[in-house]
Amino acid sequence: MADDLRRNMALFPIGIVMKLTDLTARQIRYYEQHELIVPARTSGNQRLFSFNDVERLLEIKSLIEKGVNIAGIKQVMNPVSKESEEATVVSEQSEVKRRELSDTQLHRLLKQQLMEKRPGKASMIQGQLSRFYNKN
DNA sequence: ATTCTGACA
DNA sequence: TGTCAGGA
Repeated sequence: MADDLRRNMALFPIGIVMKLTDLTARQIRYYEQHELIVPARTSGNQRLFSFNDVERLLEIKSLIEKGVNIAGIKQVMNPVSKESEEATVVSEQSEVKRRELSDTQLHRLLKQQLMEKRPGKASMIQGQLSRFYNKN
């Protein structure tokens, strides 16, 4: 359990994260603007990512590929409370619950989006149901 | 050599 | 999202 201490320590610069996640610096910075990730900064204002940040980015990437946009991801993903170090204090159970909840929320969100889908207006979810079922 | 922010022919 | 500028 002193594990996430390591998972949360800021280690790599954006360049490495780009290779690790196959995301562009543009995307990574964009997701940060939308508070999907909160990487640490060096004294020189350079971003430093932790393993947790990379994991989140991979999750985000996965959702993006499923056709979920930022708005949808914000609702499905656990907001980065305090500094990811906070989540470190919660029990392993709540960790599991959060995942289950996320899935439920995704399902609800998808249904919700499909319903209120009005012509002309861009929907939050662009993918179809099929995409949702063969997830991960 | 890398990364950062802001902006858009 | 890509990409270029101008600075650190």
